[in-house]
Parts: sequence; C-alpha cells; structure tokens
Amino acid sequence: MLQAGVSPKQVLQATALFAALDDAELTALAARAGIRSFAQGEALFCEGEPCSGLYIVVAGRVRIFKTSASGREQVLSMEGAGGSVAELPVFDGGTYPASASAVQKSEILFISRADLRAICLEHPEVSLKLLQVVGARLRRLVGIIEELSFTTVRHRLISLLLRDAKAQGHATARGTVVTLAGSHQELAAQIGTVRELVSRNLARLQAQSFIEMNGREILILDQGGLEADLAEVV
Amino acid sequence: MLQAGVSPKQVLQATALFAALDDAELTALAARAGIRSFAQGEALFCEGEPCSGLYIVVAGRVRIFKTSASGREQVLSMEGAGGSVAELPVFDGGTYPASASAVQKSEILFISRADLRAICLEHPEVSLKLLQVVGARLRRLVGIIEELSFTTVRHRLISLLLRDAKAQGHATARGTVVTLAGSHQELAAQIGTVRELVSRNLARLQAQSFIEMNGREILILDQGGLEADLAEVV
DNA sequence: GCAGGCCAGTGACTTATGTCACTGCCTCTG
DNA sequence: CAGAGGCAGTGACATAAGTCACTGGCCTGC
Repeated sequence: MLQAGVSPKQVLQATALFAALDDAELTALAARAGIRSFAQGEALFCEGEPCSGLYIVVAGRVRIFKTSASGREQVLSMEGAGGSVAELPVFDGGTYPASASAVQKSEILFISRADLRAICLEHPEVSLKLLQVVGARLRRLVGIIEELSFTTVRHRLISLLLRDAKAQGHATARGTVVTLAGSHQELAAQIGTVRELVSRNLARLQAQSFIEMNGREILILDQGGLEADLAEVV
Repeated sequence: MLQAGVSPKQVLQATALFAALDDAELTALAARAGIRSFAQGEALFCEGEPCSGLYIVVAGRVRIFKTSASGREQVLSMEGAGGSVAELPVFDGGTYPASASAVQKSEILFISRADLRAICLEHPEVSLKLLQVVGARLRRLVGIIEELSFTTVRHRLISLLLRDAKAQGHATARGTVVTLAGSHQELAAQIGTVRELVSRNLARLQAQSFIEMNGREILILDQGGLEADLAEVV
C-alpha cells in the first residue's frame, strides 16, 4: 500500500498504470506531475467541466459520483491509494461525466492531458495498462447497471455488506465485523437509494437475525443466509 | 456509412479505430481478421465466456445486454455498422461482462486478442483511438446509471423517443415521425423495465396528446412538451 | 451547560414498478 | 382456412420505493 510522505516518483511506480516505466521515465513524469492536498469533502472536479488531466490517489480516498436534479447522489466508484480517476475523459476531449470529491483528507497527484498523451505515444505499454484499468472500471459500471436494473434495495445493501466484509471485515467468534464506511446517507448514495431505505432495510436484516448493529459496527451473524437471500429469484 | 459487400480492408479503414493505419498496415490487419455472418438473433458471445477478441460490425446491428436470473434483459449498447464490440475485455484478460447478439442479419469482422495487442504496441495511435472509443462507451454507461438511478420509466421512455427522433425521425407537417426499432419487449430491455410498462406509458403519452401511435410509427406531436416533462424535478 | 448540527429511526402515506392473467390482433404456415 | 405463435393492450393486484414529518441521540463549540 502507498503511504503518505513518499515521493511522487515512488507513488507512480507503485501504480499499476506506470509500473512498466523505467527509472528515468518515472523521474521525468514525476517532474511534470503536480501533487496537491484536498480537504475532506473538497471537490477534485465537477461534472461537466472540461477535462484537464488524470488524477492519481496517493493517500486518502476519493469518490466519483453523479448528482440528480433533486440532489440525490449515485456513487460510481471509490478510489483509494494507488487508484486513478478520470483516465478516460482525458482521451476523448470531452467534459467530466461525473464529479469527484475527497471523502477524507487526501493527497492527489495530477498529470495533465498533454503529458499523459505523450507518455502513451512513447510507451505503448502504458496505453495497454490504461486500457486494462479502464476495463476494470467498465466492469464495475456494468455491475452497477445490473444491480440497479434487476435487483432491490435490500439486495444491493446485502451485496455491499458482503463486499465490505470481504474487503475490510475481521472475523470474531460470532461472525465477521464490518465498520460502515460512512453515514446511511453515504451508503444510500452507493447503492442508489435514499437514507430512509437504508435505515429500514438494516433494521429488517437485524430483525431477521442476519446481522447485529452497534452504531456503525455491523456484526454479520449469518453470512450464508445473506448469500442465500441474494440468490433468491424474485 | 459502410455497405455490405465491401472488402474487410475498406471496412477497417472506415472505422474510427483503424483509420490512422496506412495502406500496408490495413492490408496486414485485414489478412488476419476473419469475417463472419450472423443470423438474426444469433449470439456473438455470451456473458462469462473468456474473451477472445474484438468484433467490428460491418453491416447489420448488434446489441449488447445483460440478462437477469428471472430472464429480464437490460441493453447496454446497440452497435451499427462501423461500431466495435468488446474493445475492453480484450485487454484485461477477463470474461465478457455481458452478452452480444445480432438484432438483424449482420456481417461481423473479428480480430483476435493477440493481433489487436500487437497492433496497439506497434501503432500507439491505435491505442489512443481505442481509449477514445471506450471513453464514449463509458459515458453511455454512466448515462444509463444516471437514468436508472434517478428517473422513472416514463422519463426514460421519453428520452428514448426523443433520441430516436433526432437520430432517425423525419419531419412532417404535424411533427416528427419515428419508427420504433423493435417490439415493446425490446424497448423495455433498452430502458430497463418490462413490456407492460412500455405499453402503458406510451398509451398515457398518447392520452396526453404528446404523441400519436399508429402501429410502430410514432408521431411526436409536442416535442417541447415532452422535453418540459423531462425537466420536471420529481 | 446548552444551542445547533448532523445522524439515525420510524410512522403514515403516495406513487412507481412489476406480476399475473386474459383478450384480441396480426401474420405465417401447413 | 385453421391453428400456432408472437405481439400489444389492459384490469387487478402486491409490493417496492420514495417522500414528508417528526423524534431523539450524540457530539461540538461557544
């Protein structure tokens, strides 16, 4: 994992995108990349702005999201250290299709469009890496579409819990414990619904003895039961 | 527009992806590309299969879609002549994230993963083009997510009508006439809902004098009214 | 300590969405 | 020409989703 305090060059090297570059190239790239700190909640960019370059998360956490006319938000992606943001709009010259903001205080590296294009032309492997990273993003978006189109809020909430449990939960005698990443409001944005439904569905899962809540700590009592619930064909 | 009967090389040249290649390169690529005809409804590939290469639509029409456990479908993209399918999974080595099938009888060119990678390494501009094409696809997916997450079936249906009207409708004295691309079932898959709701919502739009239906021909009487309907904040 | 903010929980609704069942209309085919 | 099959239209529901309004807890900063 990347640590705050390392040099931009080290950061670049630890990134899937630029790991293939040799030392001199990394140095050259790092020299042209700017690093900036963003406060919690601060916007990196907003939907509709012309796209100026690629962002790489050095430390912290960034979320990419859409906002509706009525103010609801839908999260498209969360990027932690080593993740990149806006790899794509850089290449089609259009505007950002969504907004991005720092969830926590974050250190972000910035590479301008022109620099990135130059690197891609000089080092074709970088393009291939980029396509690979973008492939993963595309898969995630397709997954979101699938969930929104075919499943219920309950289903999406369970998916999120199980995913989080796998990613950052730790096992205890009674089951896996997960700490919710944010407020119910934030969870709602991640699964495409509203605060109230998150609250109600969590309460229902607890009533059904699938989970046990204690503030933002969630104890998963019956992981098998939750998985079975997902498999049910509605 | 591309026509059936042209040579693979001409097809490749007319594609955004490979327009940058010179004559010799196109010839080499065309030699290695296979062309195949697909019957109406025939599958190009199915979700979950290992990804073997890139498809380019020479003639006809291909749709990319997800299928739910209960059999519902959600269309992710429709590609006509000159469009490419599966540009991305080619690069991350994974399986196809969705299925693709021919809507009409279609001629499809196929380029293997290995060939495509080789071309990208030799001609970095191809990678950039590819990234650009993929950028457009990403934008479309984000648009679908936005619509699914924030809007109603009615809204999505109106959007689709207006989009179709702009793309292929022709003006008459009373308004623009659009011919529906497929059955209500098909429309439903494109906007992420079921047949019945398409039917009901169309009937309602007609009752409100926004449109007039005559079989699969739809006459848009009040385009401004429809646009205003979209703008309403629910 | 207290006021103000942010967050969570919930009851009471309204509405959108999806399901089931059945009808009628084409068109194609044997 | 009859029968089959695909498509569209609709009534009757069941239920998921979202909205509004209000409550109470907890933390924070004055």
